[in-house]
Amino acid sequence: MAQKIADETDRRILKELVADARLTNNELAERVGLSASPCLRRLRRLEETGVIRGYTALVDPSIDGWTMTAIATVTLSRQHEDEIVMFEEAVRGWDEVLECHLVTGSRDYVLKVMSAGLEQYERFIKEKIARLKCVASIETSFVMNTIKERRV
Amino acid sequence: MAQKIADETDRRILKELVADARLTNNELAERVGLSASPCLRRLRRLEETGVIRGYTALVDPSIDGWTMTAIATVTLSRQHEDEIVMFEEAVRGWDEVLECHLVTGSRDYVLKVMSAGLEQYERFIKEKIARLKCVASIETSFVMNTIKERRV
DNA sequence: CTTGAAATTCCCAGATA
DNA sequence: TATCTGGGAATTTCAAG
Repeated sequence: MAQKIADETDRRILKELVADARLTNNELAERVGLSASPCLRRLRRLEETGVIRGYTALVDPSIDGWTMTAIATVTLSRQHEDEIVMFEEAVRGWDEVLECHLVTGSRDYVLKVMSAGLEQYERFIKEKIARLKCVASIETSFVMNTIKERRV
Repeated sequence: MAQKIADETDRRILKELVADARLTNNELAERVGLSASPCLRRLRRLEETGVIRGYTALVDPSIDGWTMTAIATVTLSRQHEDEIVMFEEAVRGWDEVLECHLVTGSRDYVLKVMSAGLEQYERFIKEKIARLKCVASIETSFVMNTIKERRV
């Protein structure tokens, strides 16, 4: 594997860019205590080695009317290879699903789902998730309030 | 409330910036079919009205050695106002906690937690979460695989 | 450090209500 | 006409060899 270890300066670069990805290189250099060109060289290296995977804008989801968030846990009826593949493929294609993790414990998957409201959520469950034969049970918790939501 | 409704052009701006937040304004303008100055004006308006909440770099978490992800659900012993406030304040201050949501159902909070391994996770539970008097029970599922993880 | 590119501001033109 | 949105030019700042 390529060398990915970041020194203290790299870490400061990462910290600044996590806080504001649209910083100019000059501004970034000043904040981390470098001049512009070594700062840019470090930044490119962080991008090329995959330490920085990309940059994204954080958009208020409510402007699309997606105001309701839910956490759904799913168990599959049997854990055959092909059923798992089918479930995961389906999940990747659904816009409502923000996150999906395979987990240890009594349930198989934890999903974070966004929708426009209760009715749309119900439709998502009935017409998408429950329609998959491999799904044995679904349990939903609705998010009343988000206390924290961080990037890495 | 200020006008937040985004028209088709605004939506294209958002889409491009979600895909790559470090696009230059000129590049952005070209992609959405505007010239630079109205594009920048729209961008600033989206920022000022809170449609765009910020920009962030996506950093590979493994460079910090934070390779293990867990979903923890927590119930509080009693739901008194001050206990809730105390719990939420504590959670906000812990670096291990990436997300924390107050949810409906049998459990009170769902947390996404990152740590360097089992030992560090155990320490997090014992020395931080379980030390809060208001916490009645904790249940952990470890993430074996992440099928999907999207931005809004 | 220099050269070319980008951001940002200001002003004007056309559409719309 | 008053308002909203796009375009272009000039100035300052930035990127990159």
